[in-house]
Amino acid sequence: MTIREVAKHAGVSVATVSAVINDNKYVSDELKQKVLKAIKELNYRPNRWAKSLATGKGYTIAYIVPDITNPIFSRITKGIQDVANKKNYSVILASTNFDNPTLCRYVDWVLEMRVDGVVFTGRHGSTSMKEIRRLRSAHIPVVIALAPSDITSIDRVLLDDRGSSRTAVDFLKKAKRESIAFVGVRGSTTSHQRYLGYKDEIDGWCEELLSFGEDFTWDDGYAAARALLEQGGKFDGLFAASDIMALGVMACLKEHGYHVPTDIQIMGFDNTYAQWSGQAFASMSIPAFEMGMKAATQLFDRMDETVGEIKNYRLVAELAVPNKGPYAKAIKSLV
Amino acid sequence: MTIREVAKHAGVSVATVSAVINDNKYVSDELKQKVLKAIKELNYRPNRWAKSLATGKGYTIAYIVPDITNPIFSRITKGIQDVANKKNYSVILASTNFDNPTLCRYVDWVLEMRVDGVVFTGRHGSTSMKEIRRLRSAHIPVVIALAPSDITSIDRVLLDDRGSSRTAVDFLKKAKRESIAFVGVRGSTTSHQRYLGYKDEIDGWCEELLSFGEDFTWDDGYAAARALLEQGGKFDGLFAASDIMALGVMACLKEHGYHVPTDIQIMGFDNTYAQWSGQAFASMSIPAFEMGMKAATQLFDRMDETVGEIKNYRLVAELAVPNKGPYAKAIKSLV
DNA sequence: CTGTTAGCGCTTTCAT
DNA sequence: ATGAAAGCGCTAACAG
Repeated sequence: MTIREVAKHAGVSVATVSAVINDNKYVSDELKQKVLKAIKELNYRPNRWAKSLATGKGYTIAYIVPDITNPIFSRITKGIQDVANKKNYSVILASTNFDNPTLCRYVDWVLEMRVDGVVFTGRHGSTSMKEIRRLRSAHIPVVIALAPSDITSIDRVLLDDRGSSRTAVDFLKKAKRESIAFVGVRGSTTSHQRYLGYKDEIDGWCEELLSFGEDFTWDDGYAAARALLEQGGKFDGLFAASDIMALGVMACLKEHGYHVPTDIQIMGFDNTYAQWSGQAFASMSIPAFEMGMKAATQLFDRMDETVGEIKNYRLVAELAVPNKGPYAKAIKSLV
Repeated sequence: MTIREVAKHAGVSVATVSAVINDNKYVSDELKQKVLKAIKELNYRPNRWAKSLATGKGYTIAYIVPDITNPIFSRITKGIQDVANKKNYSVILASTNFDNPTLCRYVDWVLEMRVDGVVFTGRHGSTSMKEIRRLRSAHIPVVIALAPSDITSIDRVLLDDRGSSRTAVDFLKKAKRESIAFVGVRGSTTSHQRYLGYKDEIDGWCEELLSFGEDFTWDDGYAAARALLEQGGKFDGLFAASDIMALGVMACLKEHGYHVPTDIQIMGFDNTYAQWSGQAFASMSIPAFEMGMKAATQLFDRMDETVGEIKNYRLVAELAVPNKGPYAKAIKSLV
């Protein structure tokens, strides 16, 4: 079914049909109706490929993401999807598995797809930088969502990890916790920002009490908490750099006879699991969906006008206090 | 950068360049080298749109999914992505939010995109049916992943909910639970299958003890458990139709002074949250990633040959016993 | 206002 | 073994 057949069927020219479809030229009502009728009757749908080839626009953006399975990333994806589809754009997904060679392959592929723009989320580091540059040197607009943040010449939508962490620790302070520990991940930029927020906030309140794992995992949280306990640290509050670590921390503390949150109150970060953890701790909710929307919106702006100043949005995470289950009351009464 | 420029640069014809790129015609080594060199030098990438227009193939499949944010669905997505990309296909996402009008709009859109095939996950019901048919009447191969299962004329990759549920209940029986309750969702096909498995398995072991909620939510799990308690049901084992409900159940039981898993042992289904729930209950792990791979593989088979018998794969969920945290030992020692 | 027509970049016969 | 040329379906001058 081509535009030519529609034209013939309607007894008009292809140009007229095209004009009706795209609504970008004046067409008399009479002809317009004829065309519309023909389109209905023939069940005609314009061919995107031909259109793209002719216009040079693909109506497609890509989201390069480390792992679609991660709840935060999948929410970002959803945000991107929503705004893209509203503009009649498709979004294609490229899930890199945090693997650099895979990332490179995907960038090649995205380049070949001739997408109109890409939203990028990835590891900090030289490979990410390089690949982003490769995209841009092909004149493809890029906006970074969430990370990496160490590249300043590109539009970004970031999370204010440091500020958000202050909110988290402040919550613990308001709950009258006198000694607050921090559990994070060694060598992670994100964890470091969250540590800085912790440090900012406990300044003048209590001593630093730190423990680090190698990764954002349950096991590492568990181990970090045990290390804290074994080195005889005294604390009645603890801020973990992620919910999953907080879960490990909590398990360890309980195992050692502490009651959470009465004896030791925990604060997570992510709010991916806090709400389902038996409601034993509060967390910071990352506005991932909003970040996706913002990133896509900015990408479309950039696609419209290549020039213009670099935009940097920095969203804050929101305090998420459990409101269900047996522990909710306990936590709330502590505040 | 077009194929013509490459041809000129290499001093050959466009046909030769095309042949080299697609490796589908004999080209002398000498010319081949020249062409390859020209491609490198000009940093040439073939244009997908033109290629698609000329060949009639888009090298794209779509995944129509209710909610990319759901862990099960995002894993299916990943499975699909993996196999599609291995074949050099892109996958575009259409997230319907379980909303029928949205679904219709996306089907229109997918039709217009002229994708080569679609994997479909959705609600049971007439709208899903209708939209799937619409896709097929446009000669687009479709394979259903996970649901709906009430349409038999299409390739499907399903979960054996009933059989898997038997495994779940069997686990409880092996743990010497004498009276096992079931918590499910009223009106859900999936929940009903899981109930059937429960029923199969407790037959001759104990009485049916049932409680239903309106949806797969924490609150409904909580409420269902309370109903069970209030109606004076005695049980030392409980099978919930989903992990999220199991979490609600657990909160309720604990609140009422029961110890989980000692007093009452819970079994979930999904394994999305069981592992992070303080490890208090076991669950059935849905092979979502595998389902995605299988669905995509089947889709490609179907794309290759339109005819052939309808395939129906039915995967089983695997028992997932927590192996971390304080409760793990407790559960395991009970088995 | 409407129609004709020349591309968009690639594939693919069909000659040579 | 290689090349010329005719489309694929659409858009956008341009002509009428």
